[in-house]
Amino acid sequence: MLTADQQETWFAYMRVLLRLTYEMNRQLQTDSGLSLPDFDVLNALGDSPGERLQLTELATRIGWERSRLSHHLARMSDRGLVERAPSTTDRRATDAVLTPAGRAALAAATPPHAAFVRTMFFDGLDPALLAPLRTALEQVHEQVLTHGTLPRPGRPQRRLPGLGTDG
Amino acid sequence: MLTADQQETWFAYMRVLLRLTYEMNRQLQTDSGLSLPDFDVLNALGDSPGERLQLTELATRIGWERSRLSHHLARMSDRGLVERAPSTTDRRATDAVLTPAGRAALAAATPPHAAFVRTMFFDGLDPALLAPLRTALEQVHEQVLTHGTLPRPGRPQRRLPGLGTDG
DNA sequence: CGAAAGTACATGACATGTCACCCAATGCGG
DNA sequence: CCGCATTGGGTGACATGTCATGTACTTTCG
Repeated sequence: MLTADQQETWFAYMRVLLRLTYEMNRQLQTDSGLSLPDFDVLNALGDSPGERLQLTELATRIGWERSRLSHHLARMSDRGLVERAPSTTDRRATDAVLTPAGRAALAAATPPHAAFVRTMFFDGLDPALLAPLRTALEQVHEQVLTHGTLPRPGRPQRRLPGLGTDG
Repeated sequence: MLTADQQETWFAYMRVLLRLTYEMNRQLQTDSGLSLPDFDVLNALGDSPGERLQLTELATRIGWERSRLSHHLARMSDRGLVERAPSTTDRRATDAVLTPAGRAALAAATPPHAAFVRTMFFDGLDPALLAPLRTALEQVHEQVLTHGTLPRPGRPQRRLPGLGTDG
């Protein structure tokens, strides 16, 4: 099903994934008192206009089930990192919003995390491989978006018949 | 801390990681009734001589805490996928061993999973990028092994003073 | 041999994630 | 406006993961 080269590449990906995820968790927990999931949420919000996102959009972006997000936001909200606010556009919907404390936690966590990423990821990487790596990852990302079960983030995905370029 | 190029590459990695992990979970669960953690364990055992590994070695290989592995093996053992057997070399130690049912589950799960990997990962990837991608991942893996907190898998790590090439 | 320190796992309490199911708002048909 | 399918979230029971701690075995050193 896979060529030998593909298999080796896949195994390399899995090895990196398993180890690096473990180490990231540890680094964030130790340096900043945040779990990796916490950080994923804070980052997604911090990168968004107004530091707020509707729950479904946020969940899609970070690849979570909505119920998981719901539970997790409840816990983060207890810790004062985020707030829930009713959406202004859809009265069913809820937005997650960064609180000042959340913004501060994100700002404090980012530098040590960036240092970690440099040490663990980029310092061992031949600079000539940076561009191909990035392109490869972007191609894979596009592939996952196209063939995956989650909706594509960032646009409403209205499914208007006859519209769009995907047909 | 990171160059713009590094940042984009890192974000691409995280996006792929989040989405792909989600989709892998789904695929395995749906097609084979296994969770991704189940599959990680089965794979590691299947790749090992005698389809058995000492717990600490197994945990290190897949980037888990030992207690997590202990709990998880208890559950997998209840389902008949693995067995615990006392190690032959160290009476403190326990080996995890694949049962026939575990071997069968692994064998059954592998083809659909390989198909999934091809579809989600390799089919969208420019073949010219395969080799650089693999090399890049291997370099990162090496980096994580060198600078991470987990011991390097595959050798006992005896820490004999004056031995070894690590300086 | 025997005490002390280190290593390999197990376990129980608790944190987190998943699944099935709930209700409220929307939107579309009459 | 009403009825009903759809969508956005929340919730409780249960599966899974983490942390602190306990017990058994091994090693070291006298």
